[in-house]
Amino acid sequence: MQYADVIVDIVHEKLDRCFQYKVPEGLQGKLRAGSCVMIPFGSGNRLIKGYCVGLGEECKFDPAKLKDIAGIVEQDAGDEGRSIALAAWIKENYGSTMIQALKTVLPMQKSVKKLEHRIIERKAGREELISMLGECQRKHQVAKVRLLESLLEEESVPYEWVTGRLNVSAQAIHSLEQAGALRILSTSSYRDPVKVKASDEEKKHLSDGQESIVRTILEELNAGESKTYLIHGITGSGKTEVYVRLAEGVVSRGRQAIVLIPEIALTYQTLLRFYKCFGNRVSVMNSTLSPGEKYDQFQRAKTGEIDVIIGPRSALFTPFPKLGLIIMDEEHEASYKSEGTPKYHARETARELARLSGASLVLGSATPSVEAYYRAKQGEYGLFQLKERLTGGTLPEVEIVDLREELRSGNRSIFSRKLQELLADRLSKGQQSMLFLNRRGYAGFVSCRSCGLVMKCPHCDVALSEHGGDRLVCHYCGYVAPKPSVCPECGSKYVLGFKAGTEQIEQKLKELFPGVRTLRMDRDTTGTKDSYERILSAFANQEADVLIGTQMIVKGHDFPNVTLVGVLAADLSLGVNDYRAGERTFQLLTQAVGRAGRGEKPGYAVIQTYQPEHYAVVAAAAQDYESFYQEEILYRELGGYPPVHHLLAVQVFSPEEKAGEKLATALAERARKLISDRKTLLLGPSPASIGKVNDVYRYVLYLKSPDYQKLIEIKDQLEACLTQLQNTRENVQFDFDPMNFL
DNA sequence: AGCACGCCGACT
DNA sequence: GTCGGCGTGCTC
Repeated sequence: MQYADVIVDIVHEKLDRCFQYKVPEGLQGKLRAGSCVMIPFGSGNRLIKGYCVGLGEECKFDPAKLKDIAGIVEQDAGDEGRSIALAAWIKENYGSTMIQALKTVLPMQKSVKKLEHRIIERKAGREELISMLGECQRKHQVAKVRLLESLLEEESVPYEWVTGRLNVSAQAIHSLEQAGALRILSTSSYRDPVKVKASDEEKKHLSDGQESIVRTILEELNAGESKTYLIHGITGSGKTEVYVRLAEGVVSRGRQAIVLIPEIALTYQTLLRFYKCFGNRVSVMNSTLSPGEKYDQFQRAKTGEIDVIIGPRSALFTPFPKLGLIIMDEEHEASYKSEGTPKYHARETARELARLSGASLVLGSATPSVEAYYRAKQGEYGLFQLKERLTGGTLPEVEIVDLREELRSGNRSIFSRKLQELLADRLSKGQQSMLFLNRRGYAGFVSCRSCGLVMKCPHCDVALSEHGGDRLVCHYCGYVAPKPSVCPECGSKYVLGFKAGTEQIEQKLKELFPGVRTLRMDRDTTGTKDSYERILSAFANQEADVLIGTQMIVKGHDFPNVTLVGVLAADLSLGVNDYRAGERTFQLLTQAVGRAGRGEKPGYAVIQTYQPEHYAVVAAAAQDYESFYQEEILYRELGGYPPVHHLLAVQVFSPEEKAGEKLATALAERARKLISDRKTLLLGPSPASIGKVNDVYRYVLYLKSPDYQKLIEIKDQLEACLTQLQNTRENVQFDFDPMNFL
């Protein structure tokens, strides 16, 4: 006997789990994970739609209560079928359950309730209602009374408010509807988050380079090819215009386009360009959109009301009927990899979606990811280069300052002499500067100078960082403790923080230049989304001379009056134990340097570093991607890292140290037996580099292989092994080509 | 979400 | 006693 796990296509949290059904003889072999089925459900055995998420031989439920699957719903290549296929692909390639994959791909699941904003409207006249109310009071029908009373006060009330606040059950509403007192309306009025009218502004003239990219891609798409392209274009080379034209070309042929942008970095200019071209046929999804609004957007896409959607990672799952183009701007951004489960990468997933839809995928970046560039070099992706800066402005002059040298000549300040000199100059001229602190992988930890004890979080295996001078905060779990005045270990008074945060820089800067106006931007000063915008616009309005910040200040936003960029401690991100360290450093430095000289005035950038000879630093200073790539790919080849080889991280989480270790070891044993070739390697298991977060112990093992398929096979085997072990308290996650080393 | 079941007040 | 609304809980 074969059994199937089915999730029910009903929108309610309570039903958001699997139900097991018997697979009747006639359907055996035809049913697969991802199939859409009709099933008898509930006590009336009413037939409803569901999705099969898995098949098995064992029966996990009282066999007497199991029902048969009524039938398979054939939905040949319909848009829902495509989403299901995509979910199945995600499940297979990233290691998650089918249910998690489906939830990712069909995002309307949870928000459906809010989407179909139902309201209850008064149907009968006032007098009629009052007489009904009297009758209900007489019959002591309290629920109906509550509803009728509120209907007398208001012409219409929201459905949820009635069932929620008024606590009136669905039947009560229904019987009143039958009696003719009210009617239920589903308002599907779409809320448009941004309102801009389409204007027929004259089209910008394309450069030869832009023109040929647009032409080539559209021609190949029309020829029926589903290809991937990488546009390597320096900042200001007009990539956005290319995107707009491509989308235009696709839409004019009756198909739709998805434009993916990194989580925060949607500049208003970019948005405006699309609005000017598509008017209300374009829709924008951002993280501030409510689930209801998000659903609205998907509905509009489904019914053909819009042609283009712009949004972060999740916009990829917009259910367009005839998708023709997927654009992925700033393709190298880490936010395209999902941190939750499944840990899918939007680039690869977009590739699969494009394949399923016969659409083109266009990746764009000023600093392409090594993965994408490698594929382009291999001939898998079409590669285009845009090397001209169309927007004017010149590339900044860059100087690398060797901090070791500074130290030798007696300068112990965090600002090199060159930087101090230039800062003074800019201040005197009334021009603005930006100071960028590369703090990735660096903890502003607090320790005892006498015995060396580091203050650690009691729940996580990380050092606490100092906040506001008197508190210690854990950045992983949010634990807060007062900063001890004496060392808990040896009683010494010298408990001090190694601070090199933005606060510290601001303070030193003010010592050096009294009266300097500064703005600070890091995770602490941008608690709300609002404050992020506020700080940037304050700086744009010249309310400060110097903007000090971390990663976040290097993205987007042009400040024409900025003529100096200082990068403090450029190599801090090189020290971390992660094969992507060089790539990240190069990208950050390139972006930071590119912030200077965006206006008329020429820009200057100073990169302070302890490793002035490092290729990532040198190449970034020269704004030379190609030479960076040559060095980097060599390193990846030697180390056997992605994109040359692939990595599978198997992460074990357990509330108990011993149990976690045991499971990790068992999985490693299993994996070792599965490795048949010489090229596949097993590393670990070992405790994760942050061995404990929130009192949950973490173990990790890595599998390395040039063959992605091989890793998928191992993952499948380990998954099977896990279901056998029936471990309850441990949690295992798979992460392919992880962005962060645990 | 929809449907049955069981509780409890009201009416014959 | 029985009728019927109303809340609770289950649905493979």
